[in-house]
Amino acid sequence: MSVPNTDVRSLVAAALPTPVPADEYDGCPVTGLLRLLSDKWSMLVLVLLGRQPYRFNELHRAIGGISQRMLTRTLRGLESAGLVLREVHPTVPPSVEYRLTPLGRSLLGPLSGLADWAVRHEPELAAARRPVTAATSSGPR
Amino acid sequence: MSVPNTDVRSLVAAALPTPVPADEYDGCPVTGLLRLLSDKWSMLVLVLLGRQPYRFNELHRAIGGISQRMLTRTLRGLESAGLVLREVHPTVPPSVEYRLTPLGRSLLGPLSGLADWAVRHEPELAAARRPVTAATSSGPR
DNA sequence: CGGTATCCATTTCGATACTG
DNA sequence: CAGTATCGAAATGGATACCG
Repeated sequence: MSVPNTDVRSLVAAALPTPVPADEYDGCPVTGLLRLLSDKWSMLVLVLLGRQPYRFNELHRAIGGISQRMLTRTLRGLESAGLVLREVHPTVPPSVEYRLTPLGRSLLGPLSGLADWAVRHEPELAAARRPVTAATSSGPR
Repeated sequence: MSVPNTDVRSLVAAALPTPVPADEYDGCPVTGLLRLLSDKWSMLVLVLLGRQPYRFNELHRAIGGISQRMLTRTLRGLESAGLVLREVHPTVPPSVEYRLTPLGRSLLGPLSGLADWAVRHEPELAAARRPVTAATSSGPR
């Protein structure tokens, strides 16, 4: 991401009633987490795997509209972050199971905090949704 | 986003001890929120504005490395979502202040939940960071 | 079954120049 | 000061074909 001058971690620490220690940090972990989750499928996969383990094609079917390539990439990303465990059973045909690691499961809580907020504030969000006036060149987000 | 078959909202509802009502929903609000925040700058801007109001160029300086264009776009996005208020003072030279709306401020809590998690689990995250083996074509995320 | 390789479309981001 | 316009680069995502 080429971390910006301003560090998210020190910011949230200062912005909150119960600031975090923040004694030492090199690459802001908050930024890292956001980078990891800020794609089209990661959070969806996490939540699905939070319900039960899945095999590759099960997951592929459960999520409608994802390509094999993106599912693989997403799983690899989550795996390399230590949130998802990939278990290969050397049978024929091969069978691969994906499940959350304990670390991954522990993320479900905070994730749901955000989700809850979105659901609770849906009316206000819907009410606020006006075009504002004009966008800054190139189409809407 | 062209919402996938699987709806994040019903999923988090089912995955949690305290499920949300989820009586009726068209465009999943959770997905909408994620779409809004899943860019390079939005969360950073939110957290900064959570500390104090900023004028445009103040903000520009506070965030190192953002272009004027992206700052404008980011602010417009948050504004049209009802999270940020844009106040124009018709002075000369012009002065524009940005601050969080109450709705925006209410988002700081859940946001910090995620940030706290990242900070608290930083050791585990760092420990888990291994290349896994190989990526699925095209460069690393 | 569970991928990988290739190619292509879209989106996002940033640098630069210019304006009321 | 606070933007807008334009352009190009890069990241991201998807379709298709193929493989152990």
